[in-house]
Amino acid sequence: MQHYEGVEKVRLLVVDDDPPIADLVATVARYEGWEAVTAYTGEDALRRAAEFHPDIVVLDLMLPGVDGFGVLDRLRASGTMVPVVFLTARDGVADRVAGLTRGGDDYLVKPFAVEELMARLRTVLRRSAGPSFQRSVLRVGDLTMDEDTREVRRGERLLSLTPTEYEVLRYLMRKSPTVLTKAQILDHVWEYGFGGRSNVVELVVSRLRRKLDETDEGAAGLIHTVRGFGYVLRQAAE
Amino acid sequence: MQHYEGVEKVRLLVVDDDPPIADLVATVARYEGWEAVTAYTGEDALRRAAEFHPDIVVLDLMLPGVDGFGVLDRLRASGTMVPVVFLTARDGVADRVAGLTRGGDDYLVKPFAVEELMARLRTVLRRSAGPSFQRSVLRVGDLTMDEDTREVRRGERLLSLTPTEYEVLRYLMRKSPTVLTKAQILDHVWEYGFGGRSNVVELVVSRLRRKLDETDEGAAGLIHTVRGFGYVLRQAAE
DNA sequence: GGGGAGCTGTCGGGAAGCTGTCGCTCAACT
DNA sequence: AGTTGAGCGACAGCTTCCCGACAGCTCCCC
Repeated sequence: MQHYEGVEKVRLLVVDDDPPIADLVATVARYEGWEAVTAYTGEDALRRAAEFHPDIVVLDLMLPGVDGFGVLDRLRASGTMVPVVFLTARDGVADRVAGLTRGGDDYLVKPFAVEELMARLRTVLRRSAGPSFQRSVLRVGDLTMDEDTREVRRGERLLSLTPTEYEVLRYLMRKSPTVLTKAQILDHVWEYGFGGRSNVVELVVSRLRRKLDETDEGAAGLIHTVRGFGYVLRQAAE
Repeated sequence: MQHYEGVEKVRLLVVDDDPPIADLVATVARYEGWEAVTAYTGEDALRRAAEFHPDIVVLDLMLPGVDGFGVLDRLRASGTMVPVVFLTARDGVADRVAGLTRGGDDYLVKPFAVEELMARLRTVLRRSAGPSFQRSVLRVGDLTMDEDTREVRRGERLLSLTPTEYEVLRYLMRKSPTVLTKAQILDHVWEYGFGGRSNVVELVVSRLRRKLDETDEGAAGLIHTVRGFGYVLRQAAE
């Protein structure tokens, strides 16, 4: 892999002793077109890293046998500089992790939201790709989102979004002009295991719409409802 | 199998403890030209997966003995990356599944409509075929349907279809220029077990015709009636 | 460590849109 | 001309969507 948007597939190694979680991450990554391999133990992780040569690693810290730090040490000892994104339970070893997140690495607290994990992975890859990396800016019509500064603009007007609104909008923008079901949005933007099968998505969309269309009176709504199916973000028409 | 539209047949394993359901799915798949094998228990599923090497698996979660998750874990433990689409009863383990498997949106609630299941399977296959997958657009004459954006156009004109109309039209387009009976349409588009012994299909077709032919006065009707048999979607003539 | 501000999700009412039933009319084939 | 299948208007019940109001929570500042 040279450029993660390029021809080559990103190669991801997921290490987590909870198979459903590892599989979840791998599945999502493949959905993005990446190549993903899982390992459920520290030993296995080292073995697979050696033969698979991943471009990036997702590493749970709580592993039976050799723990996450051990895996990291041995990876580094073998000379690889592959960037690592850590997973850790809330109130776990968060402090120690924080110290490790220099040099392109990052970490995430469980349970995480799939979209957030993928966003972090993309950022880390972009950074590690070299100094030549450019900003990641999403654009749909006159709506822009700078993923580095988290600035979102409708034309010139700067919007102030809450974290949830930001995530939902990012997902809509990233997938535009594909129609997404509420279930897809829920599953990608909210933490896995989120119980609320309620109308949260509707609500956030409703709030987003209000912010997006604030001034521009009857003007172009950007988020369209596809009744009985879901939502799309796209310019005009219909 | 390399490309699911290619020469090789797709190999499908269906796992459901309710034989009629499993057979239903297998039959439809074979009708599509796929190779399909069924299993009614978790143990059987693992055995068959090992020897059959499916390209995709449909897996009911409520199995006697080893349940769906168990099957998945063991499949993964044996190193296979085969994509899985889950089936689950409504309000059953739906939440857990949603959280853990829907990274790629691969589950369906029973009772489902056969066409919807097949559509998901195609999507998953298309996706897992690599990052180079392109949009899936159906075309018959000047009628086009984009399955990602759900945009349906007659020439330039954008149609606005309800979910049922959309499904019926998709089925007609996919099978065009084959003649389909009302029973076939009913069986594919409506959930299995649908009671309505009525003229729903006629009605939906009627509504579809009106939308398809809206402006183009006496122009080419696309949906033709084959009296005493069923309907076909095709360009003009006859 | 107390108070405040903003964020998130729940509840529920009301509006809009979708779906299937009924039954009459119309068209096609014999 | 009779018979049978298809078309379709009208309607009622149901589902889906939207959004105001509110309460719990977290995080920050003093």
